[in-house]
Amino acid sequence: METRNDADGDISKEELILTAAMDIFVEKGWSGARMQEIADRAGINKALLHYYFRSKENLYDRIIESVFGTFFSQIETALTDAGTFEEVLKRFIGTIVDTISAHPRIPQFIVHELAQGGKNVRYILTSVAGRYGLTLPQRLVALVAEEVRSGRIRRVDPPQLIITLLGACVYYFVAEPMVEAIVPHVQPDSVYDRARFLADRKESIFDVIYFGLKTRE
Amino acid sequence: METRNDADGDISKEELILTAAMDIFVEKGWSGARMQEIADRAGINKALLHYYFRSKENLYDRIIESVFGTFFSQIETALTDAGTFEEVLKRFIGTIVDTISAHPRIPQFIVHELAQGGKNVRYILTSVAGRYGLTLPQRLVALVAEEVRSGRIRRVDPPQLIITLLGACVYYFVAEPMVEAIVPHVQPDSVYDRARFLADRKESIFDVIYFGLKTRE
DNA sequence: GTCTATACATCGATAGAC
DNA sequence: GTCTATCGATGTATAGAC
Repeated sequence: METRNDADGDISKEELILTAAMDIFVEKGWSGARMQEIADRAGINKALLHYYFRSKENLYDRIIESVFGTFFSQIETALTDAGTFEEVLKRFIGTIVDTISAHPRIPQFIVHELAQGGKNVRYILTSVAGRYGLTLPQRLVALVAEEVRSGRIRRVDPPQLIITLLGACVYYFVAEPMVEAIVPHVQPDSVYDRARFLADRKESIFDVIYFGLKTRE
Repeated sequence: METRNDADGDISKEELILTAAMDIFVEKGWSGARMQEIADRAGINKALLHYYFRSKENLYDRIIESVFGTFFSQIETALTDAGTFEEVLKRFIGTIVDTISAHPRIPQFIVHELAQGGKNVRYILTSVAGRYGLTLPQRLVALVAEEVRSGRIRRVDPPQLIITLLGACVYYFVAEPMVEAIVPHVQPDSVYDRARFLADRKESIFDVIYFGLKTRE
């Protein structure tokens, strides 16, 4: 079977390897990942793995690039700052929650790999983040600042607000395995329950951040 | 030099190893940690390391127990639910932010190790969490529920609120290396700046959660 | 391109002298 | 208790047949 990168029915072996490698690397990290396991999952053997990508390091770099890319671009493209501030806020929460909940292990993976200073990880991230990434948080900070200035929302520190907001959206999904371990949970298994929980989560975040806890007098 | 576990001037070699091992394990995780590196940092050699703790697994278990223990107990003991709701909320935010900022890698470490299903990690965690741990979040949920019932705060879903609150407190410190990598930051290097930032962070979290964004009409 | 067999490196662990 | 030297297992990478 020959390599086919062009778009047609079945997937090329390269694609197969890449998805397998992505799963393993994201789950186990650089040092925990085993070439054998990647080969197994891709349904080939180690030798062929090295035939396609010369080394583990090589393969890893491709994965890093891809993971960072899809992750940030997914968030970036789903977001616009059109509409009222309430709408933008709701859309932002929705996008972040959905993206993270679809790839709950990615943030943790990124942080872990960065902590190890892993060679070019840092370089790749900055490069990728430059392509998509960091324009949006900056736009959001500006947007919040504008809302504060016009008096449509209370006087808050925009960067601090964005941090709080991101934390509220991201944290739960990252910490899920921990919560799950401590309180062997009524994990929402059915698709319906999961969707319900996500909807509740989004609504609750917006509600608290926008209206706060204090009763209006 | 003999082993001295009793409390006096210099630290026993066992202590030395344990702190070295803690640093390495927390930074690199189980599979990334190298016995050689631990020995180096402790200022001894591999053989002696194996003399004190028979195997890597053995040493790791000790570390897990210790890390989980100090982490949870530190939070638990610093927290009481005395005073008004506002006071409890402020104290909670303060304790979480301080503890996490003092050990920013611990949450990430716990989550990472759990994700790998690492043998007895899950077991140790539940055991430790039982000793200190999970009583507080439960008490907090109950407290919030009571405040809602009495109408002193708005009608919010207590568990969802606690998740949001925790995320707002924890997330930033976990994600710091990522933020740092993307925006080579004006990292607050001086102790003063750091303290200032922590104070701002706490105040901002309380402010947003308690009062929200919407202007009072 | 795909396989089996094997070389080569790393790392955890032990033997044995002091 | 502490060291040097070395074993054995595991994991990455390559050689070579098909």
